[in-house]
Amino acid sequence: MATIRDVAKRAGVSVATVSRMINGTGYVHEDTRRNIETAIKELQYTPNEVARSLYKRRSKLTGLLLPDITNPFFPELARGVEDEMQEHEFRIIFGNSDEDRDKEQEYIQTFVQNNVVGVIASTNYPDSDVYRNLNIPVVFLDRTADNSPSVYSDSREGGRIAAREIIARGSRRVTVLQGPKHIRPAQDRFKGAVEMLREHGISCSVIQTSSFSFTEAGTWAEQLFREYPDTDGVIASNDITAAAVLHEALRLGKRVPEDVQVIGFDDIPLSRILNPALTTIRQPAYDMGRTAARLLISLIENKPLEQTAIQMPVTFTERDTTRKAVE
Amino acid sequence: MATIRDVAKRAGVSVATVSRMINGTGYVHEDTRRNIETAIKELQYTPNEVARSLYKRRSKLTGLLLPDITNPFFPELARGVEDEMQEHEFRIIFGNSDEDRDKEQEYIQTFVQNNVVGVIASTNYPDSDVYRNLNIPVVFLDRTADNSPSVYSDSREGGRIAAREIIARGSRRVTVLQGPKHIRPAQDRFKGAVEMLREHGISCSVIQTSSFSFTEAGTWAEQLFREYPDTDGVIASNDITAAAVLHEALRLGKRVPEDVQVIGFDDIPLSRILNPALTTIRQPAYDMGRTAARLLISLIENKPLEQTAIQMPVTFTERDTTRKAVE
DNA sequence: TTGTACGCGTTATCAT
DNA sequence: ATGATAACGCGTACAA
Repeated sequence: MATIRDVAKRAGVSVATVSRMINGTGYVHEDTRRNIETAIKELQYTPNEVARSLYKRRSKLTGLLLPDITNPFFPELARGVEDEMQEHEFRIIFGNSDEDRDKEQEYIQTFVQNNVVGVIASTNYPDSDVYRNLNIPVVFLDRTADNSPSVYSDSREGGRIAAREIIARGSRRVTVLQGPKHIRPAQDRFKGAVEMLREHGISCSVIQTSSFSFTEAGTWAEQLFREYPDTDGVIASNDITAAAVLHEALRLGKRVPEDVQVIGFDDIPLSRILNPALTTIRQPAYDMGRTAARLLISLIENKPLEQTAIQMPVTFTERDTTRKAVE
Repeated sequence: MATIRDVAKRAGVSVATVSRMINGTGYVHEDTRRNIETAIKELQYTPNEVARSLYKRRSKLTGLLLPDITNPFFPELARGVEDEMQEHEFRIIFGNSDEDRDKEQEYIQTFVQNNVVGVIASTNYPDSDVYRNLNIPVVFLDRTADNSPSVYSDSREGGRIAAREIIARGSRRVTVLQGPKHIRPAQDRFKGAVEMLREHGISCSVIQTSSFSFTEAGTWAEQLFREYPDTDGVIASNDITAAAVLHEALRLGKRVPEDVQVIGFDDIPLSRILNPALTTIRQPAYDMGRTAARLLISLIENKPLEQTAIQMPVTFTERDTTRKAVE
């Protein structure tokens, strides 16, 4: 690896001049500029970001902490973040937290040890000291905390919409899947749905789930139809569990949406490919990622912000697991 | 951020002693050790990895380059890599290449600028100078190049298996989806399938596809049944396109697997949740990721290796889009 | 317009 | 058992 000294020597100038020319700070004669340029080319010199980072005490690195990239909702988020960051020349140190506090803390620590300039985190503990003590900007993604920069969607409203629409389409014995207890958005969806159901005087059954994993999803689905065989409408905690429910319903010979309607949450890419295609409450995951990155960059650059907690719209996305609404 | 000097001052010793104690190199008296420990606690000191990296000219950072984390095959890979790295205290700088040479090169460059100790890349250009000139270990993942460390699966054999099994199950008018031209594994699968079909004297039609995106997949599927309406067996280039084909077949009122059989490739998580569940050629994605990371770490640590190009097994995974085999 | 010299936080060498 | 100090590669006062 060629260093700035090598370039300087080869170009017959001092390192200061090379530095000035690279960073476009201060004057440098046209001739020497050319010399330096060719020296750089010949040596294939690229500045050492580590040295830069040490000196300036800030890098071009950014930390991204997600629960589990294997959950189909998160790749979209991640991609949105990455695209925006990439366009602004920031790089991403990435980690999965598994919703685990220790793992999360460990990652945050290594982020700061590496001089990252900002962090995007999808955490269940936004109020924890780990974040409060951070002296770099943090944006919570798919999560919120009061007065903290964050990008999230209105889960409660999403739950309400799901309930309203499934009722409007004729379900009367609704089962709601309650997502993992420690995951805030999941609980909000659940609350919204139950709330709306109650307002309409529709009783509902509840199945408690404890993860969003593919493998376990099948279990909840089986349990659902075993315990509540006459369910005619299911509001799932996300599209993965919805897909499992759909799968199980069909396996049991139920017709969807005639016998039982299913509504998911998220609108992950697979939802439209399912058979029948899944009706769901859409979150604009990719946009959320981009927005979070944009917000973080603004924070990093100290841009004045009118708004720092950004709520994204959820939209009822009607496909084939619900019937036509009866007016 | 507290530095090692702060700790030294507080503990009433020199930075050298603190450094020795932290790194467990050289002697340090039990009493001073305790002093230093409390100083560290009180100041919440953690070593600056950037300074370390500058001095040692090697970090604990690792580069991971994938085509597109949004393609459901890659999160599994990524997670495997991350888990293994995490357990060995390595961190990951992550980027999507979009199979784009320039983007790829740009990422590799920033990787080295950040003193990464190794790179895992899923690239279509393993023989390019970018990699040849790298003086840190590289492992190709889901791709290969002669004599280069790599973890991949036998795509050609996978293609052959798919063809053999679809024939054994009675398809006689097979359409093969040929994946993107520049993606090696896709072409190998294609070749394997066509080869086996030919060996059995089964003619086949071909649909050329140019991406693995969800949105476009539907288009190929439509084209397939429009151009070859009497197809009774489809060998897809991966599970995403297979899912699209399945979706389209059902939409057209075809029965699967009775009228048309479908075989995918990869065994992404959604495949088992589809309706009917997708028969596919499985790649052990998570394991591949882990294996690649393990290999890279061995390379980084200069461990003697008996084998550096690791081929993972593909396995025929029978589900509901194929019929029972006729013996 | 250019060069010298210091500091960023750490580790390693060499004295003591 | 401990401390002073030179390096790692870069950017920036400040001097020239």
